Amino acid sequence: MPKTYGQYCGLAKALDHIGDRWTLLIVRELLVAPRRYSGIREALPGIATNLLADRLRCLEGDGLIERSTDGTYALSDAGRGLETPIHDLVLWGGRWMGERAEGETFRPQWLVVALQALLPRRRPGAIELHVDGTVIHIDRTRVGVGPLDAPDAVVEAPAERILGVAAGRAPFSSLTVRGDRRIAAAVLGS
Amino acid sequence: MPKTYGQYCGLAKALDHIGDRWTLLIVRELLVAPRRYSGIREALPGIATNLLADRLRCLEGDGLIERSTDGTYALSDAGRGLETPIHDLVLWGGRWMGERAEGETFRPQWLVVALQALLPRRRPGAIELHVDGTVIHIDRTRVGVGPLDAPDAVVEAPAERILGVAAGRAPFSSLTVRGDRRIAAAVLGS
DNA sequence: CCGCATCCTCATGGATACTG
DNA sequence: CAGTATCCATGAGGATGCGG
Repeated sequence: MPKTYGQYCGLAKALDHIGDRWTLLIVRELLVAPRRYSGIREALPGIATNLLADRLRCLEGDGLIERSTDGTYALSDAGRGLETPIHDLVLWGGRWMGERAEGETFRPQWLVVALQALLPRRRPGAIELHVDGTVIHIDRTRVGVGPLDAPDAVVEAPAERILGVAAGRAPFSSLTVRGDRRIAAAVLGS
Repeated sequence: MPKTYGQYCGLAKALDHIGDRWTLLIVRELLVAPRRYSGIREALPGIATNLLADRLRCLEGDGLIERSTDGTYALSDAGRGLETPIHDLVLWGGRWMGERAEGETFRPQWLVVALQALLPRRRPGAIELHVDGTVIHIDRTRVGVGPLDAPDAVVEAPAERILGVAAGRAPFSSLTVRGDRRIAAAVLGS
């Protein structure tokens, strides 16, 4: 809980609740799937354990996340309302997403969030992305971690290549594709 | 400049640049109009002068704002890209915008930002809002501070009443209207 | 192990005073 | 007016400990 700005303004109110360091990154993690303390911690290298505990407590106290009996944290409806602002910030932050820098950490679920922000909701086919040994699926309605039963195509590339193509900053031909290239291009290239 | 999260993720990159305390509120001020140091400071009660100077320096160094020769700060194109995320956060933060609390500060330009986020872009008429002695205009294409030449209606009410109506949480009848009530309702009530 | 709480150190933020 | 300098309070970051 930071010090409140004391302003009668929606932005200030929002920042009063999610403006603290790490908080929005925790929400990002839970946007992909419910997770436990250890799972969140693993995704946020450098966070102090007391900070993570404190942020989770604040988020729960504000009604933005809920903790089930088995210890997993999940977004509440109010918390899920942050999906739109987060997607917009992901896109805006894309201007600094060039080559992945040395030592910069990366988790496949971040690619899931970025693709959810980048791709249109209705997609003409289902493809699998293989990135750093992790499988991400994109089907007609959702993007998530894990394989598909019968993908139209399988795309293999590092995260920055996939993001570059999806953002229209790199040619589709820079990807390695098995299966239906047309569908893969339509899904990723629009 | 805060310590970077060191994550290859658009959200983390965004927060590396606008995640510091006060930073997004400074951008909010410049979203309404270019402003000078003293004007920004006046809108942010409680900010330390060194912090404001530091934030402005960082924002300028990141290319998000530009400072002209006369000392006014204005958003760059990159900085204006924050309009969408900020509008989203304004709307999301609206859940904590009930009655204005005692001692909570308020500036009319925040209402401008909130109405830009709340109202549809095409509006069926032009109205003036009078709130706390300040005049805000809403015409067919824009919302801003200042009067109109020939408003279809003039609405007088405290900020929370206007926000409540625009957000659909309060009845239009709670507003004081002079002039064309139908147009005022259509502009504010949709 | 997992889920924290505690302790310590140091960077950052906040308030005030002061200056080109 | 537009900041800088200073000092103190607070929060972040890292290591460790500890109960379930």
